[in-house]
Amino acid sequence: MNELTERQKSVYNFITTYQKQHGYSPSMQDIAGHLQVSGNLGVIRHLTALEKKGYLTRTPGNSRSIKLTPSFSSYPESLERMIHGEEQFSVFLPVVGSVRAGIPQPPEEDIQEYRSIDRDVARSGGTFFLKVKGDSMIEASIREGDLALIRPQEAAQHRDIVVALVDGEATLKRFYREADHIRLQPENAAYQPIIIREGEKDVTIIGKVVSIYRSLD
Amino acid sequence: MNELTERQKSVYNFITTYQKQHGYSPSMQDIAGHLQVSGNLGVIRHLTALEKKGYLTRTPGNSRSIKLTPSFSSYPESLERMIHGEEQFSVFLPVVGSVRAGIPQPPEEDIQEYRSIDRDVARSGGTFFLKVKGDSMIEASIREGDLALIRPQEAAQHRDIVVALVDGEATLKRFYREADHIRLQPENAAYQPIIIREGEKDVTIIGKVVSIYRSLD
DNA sequence: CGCTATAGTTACTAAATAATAACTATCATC
DNA sequence: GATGATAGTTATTATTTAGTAACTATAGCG
Repeated sequence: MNELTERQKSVYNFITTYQKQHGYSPSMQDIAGHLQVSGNLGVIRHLTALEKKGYLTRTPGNSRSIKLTPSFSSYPESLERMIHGEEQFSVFLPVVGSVRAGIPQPPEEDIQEYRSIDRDVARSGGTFFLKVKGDSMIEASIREGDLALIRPQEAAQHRDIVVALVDGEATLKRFYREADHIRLQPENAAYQPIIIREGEKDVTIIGKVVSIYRSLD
Repeated sequence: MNELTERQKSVYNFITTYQKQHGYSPSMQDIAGHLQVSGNLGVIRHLTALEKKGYLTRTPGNSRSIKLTPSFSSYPESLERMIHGEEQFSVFLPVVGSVRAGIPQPPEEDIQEYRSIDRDVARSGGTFFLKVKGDSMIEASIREGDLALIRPQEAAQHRDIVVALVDGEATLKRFYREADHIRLQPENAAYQPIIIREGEKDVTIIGKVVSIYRSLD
């Protein structure tokens, strides 16, 4: 029902681009010029369609009054644009509940909420939040309930804190590259490290922990 | 040089408010209506003045093309508006380096950087970030270098983590209200608690820690 | 084939909007 | 008292802009 036609997509994309470049919305003539159509009736109908489908709102009679609906910044399309784009202050990222192999393409149903962060934290694509479960990293001052900002990457640097998929469950571990293996070390003396030798275990590195966010009270 | 007159301030304020409410800029007539002046020449001159002083930019001939300069969101005036206002996604808060008695009015020189946060974290006024020094709260998983989001308040609830001014220095402590005194307990066995009896010590509660933000790598 | 949705054209109009001209008033400063 | 900056008025105008009317074209579908 909310699917967009190709033409509607390019209208939508042009509006986001124009808003980023100018700081305000395009007029219908601006859009018509970009679409290379003459007259603005076509544009009006596209906008009406986009409005009906919930992608934007307008104020009748007011010029340049297009307002994009923020909740329609759905993963991954619009989000990619926001992360890679010239977003001025902050971007929206999904908070995924349970991490699966599908990363970095979390299914929309898994998105529990959204958080905004400083733009420069999310330079590269696909970044997302993960809600921390368990106390495996308690000695690194990361606790249950914290939000970990994850940058998806398969490799990691020595001593990075990473998200690893162990037995189908996402856990945080510190990454150590050693002689002939990789060691994923929990920062909790009560837990055992995981040793991975070449193509041996069912363990996948999903990404690196870039920052930690905790809400008190 | 960049000081604003009273009238210019109210123009500026109206534009920010209008943008927040509508998602796009007001027309000159909108502004004139708000100022209760007839004709829009006055408005044009105010906008020209604001533009010359660097507070906004416009595109000649384009309607509703006012674009506020983001860097002019200086503490405390514009910031207060942002915090109290209907900011949709996130607000900008100063990160203060050393906390002094002047809170919640940190002098601008102390602002080291800015961070954006989720809007609903900053409902009440004056909120700011404090860069954590020392390890007095290490057992509460708060470490040196973390950013603590502080909501200024003189009172605190039992077991809140608060910022206290002890000997002119800001430190984090957990707040305990007990029989005939208040106890400020570090979450580090190596440190001693501070006991405060009625108007006895030179200790001030500055605010409550609302959230913690940590950047890795 | 007829029906519907999408997409486009030309021509037009009314309202919204930005901008200018000519003039007055107040206040601080030299 | 003159000068300049700020602030305001009424009147007018040209352009921008949103929206409408009437018509054509294509593609998918039953």
